[in-house]
Amino acid sequence: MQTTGEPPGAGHVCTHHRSEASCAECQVRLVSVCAALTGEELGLLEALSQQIHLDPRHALFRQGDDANAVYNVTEGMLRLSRLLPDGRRHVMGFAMVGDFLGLALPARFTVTAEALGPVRLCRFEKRAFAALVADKPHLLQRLHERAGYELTLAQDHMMLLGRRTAEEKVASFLLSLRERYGRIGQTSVTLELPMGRQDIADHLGLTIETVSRMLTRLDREKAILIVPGGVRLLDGGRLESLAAA
Amino acid sequence: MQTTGEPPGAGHVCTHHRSEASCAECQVRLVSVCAALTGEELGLLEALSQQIHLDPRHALFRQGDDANAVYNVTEGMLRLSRLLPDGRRHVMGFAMVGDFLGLALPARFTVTAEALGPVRLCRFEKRAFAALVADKPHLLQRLHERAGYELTLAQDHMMLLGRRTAEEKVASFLLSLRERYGRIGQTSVTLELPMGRQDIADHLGLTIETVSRMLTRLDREKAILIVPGGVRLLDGGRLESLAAA
DNA sequence: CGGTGGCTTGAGTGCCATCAATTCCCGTGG
DNA sequence: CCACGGGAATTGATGGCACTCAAGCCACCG
Repeated sequence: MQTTGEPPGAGHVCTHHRSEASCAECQVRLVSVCAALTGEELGLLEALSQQIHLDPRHALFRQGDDANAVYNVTEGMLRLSRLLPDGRRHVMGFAMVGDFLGLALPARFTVTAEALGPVRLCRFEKRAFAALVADKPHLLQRLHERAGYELTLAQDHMMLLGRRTAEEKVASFLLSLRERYGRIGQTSVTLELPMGRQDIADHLGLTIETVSRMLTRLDREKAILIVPGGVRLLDGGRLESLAAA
Repeated sequence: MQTTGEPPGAGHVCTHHRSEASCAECQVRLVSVCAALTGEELGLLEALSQQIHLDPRHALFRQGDDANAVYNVTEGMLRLSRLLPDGRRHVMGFAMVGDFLGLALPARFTVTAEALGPVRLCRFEKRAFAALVADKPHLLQRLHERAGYELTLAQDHMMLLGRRTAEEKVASFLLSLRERYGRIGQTSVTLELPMGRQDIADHLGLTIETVSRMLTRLDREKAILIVPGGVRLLDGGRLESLAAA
């Protein structure tokens, strides 16, 4: 029925007035750019924010769209991808709880962001947000720190794409996901993998078949256990040695 | 004699008092983070700056060093690389005139920066520079913009590493280099390639042999002409079609 | 003139992509 | 409750692109 991407049915972006009592009580604040803002700054930010949610498989924005808003993820996960003219795709990464979309306040989005499951976000109209940032160096500071972190993630990923074998890529991917879950307080040994195998493949520069084979191999070797919707990490040490740092 | 990297002889980092009359007369200012600063800001920045130069093959800093300074390149080119524990290397990029090293004001450098030829830089002691940045949002703004640009470069490069063939990689590399030279006013059809084949290979996730083969193939097809120290771009259109966007 | 380092070229191999079924999973309807 | 259908994931067979190993070329230099 559907050829690609677009979900069936009528569900699309829905906006609501905030359901959280306030930013001050937000579960996500401490792991996002909002952390360590003063009470005053937080109040100003809150005044600009609008809570929205996104149904699975729906795009929040697309590569090339002009960016008239920026977002903070408060629930769920999104896939960030870019397309080559000939259709080849690369998944730049996955935005998790606490991640900020539009860090650099770009004129146009350079990636497409699609919900992997139900997603909730704080939306900020860009013009107003940029004005607040210009007025509050402290907030700009936080954005810049975050951008620096993204830059090191990007470097790690370039190293992975350029110089690692398929098995190392998959092992590294699982470990980096565990690390990012850890950062937001999710420390279960069972990793949720809300993205599909094709998404992982396009993230790691592999084919879906190779991803599947490597996961199966890791499972056979008892480093992981494949479970519906994710994997259980059985032998973190072994994964780390396979990831080659 | 030397096993790797380290140059012979006694040449090392040398510091000088500024030889340029002032930042205001700096040739490089308009293409770097210093562009569009007010006269006052420029004066403050100048007071912190120290002009240094670096001999070919010498490291400015190494991956893991604590970053007690940041730099602006005013002449020459540096290779930015990271090492995997087992020795595999990835060249994250090449810093050219106008590029800023230490954008994110990190605690430790995440890459090693080595001079590919004679290099001149403006050095800023990090503590003082950070204090200036904290005081001058305008400067932070510029740094952040630049970081955003670096982030898009990183995304382009990830796409290249993950989803492109050897020939596309080499063609894209030449074009992106031309684009970057263009940004700093170097518009000659002859591209200087101060880095070696191994550096290009480690940048593109290929082997030196493959890089060499692809360059000679492009030469045979009359898309480029290999000349000592660089290449002459004969057929930009052809390169663009080979680069597949 | 031999030595050295960078680059190119050639032959063989291996890892991962490609092509092709098959199985698994899960929601749907009989 | 089970048959059915469709998408996702897995598994198998084959092949090609890029890697590996190795030799040769060339410019430069002591």
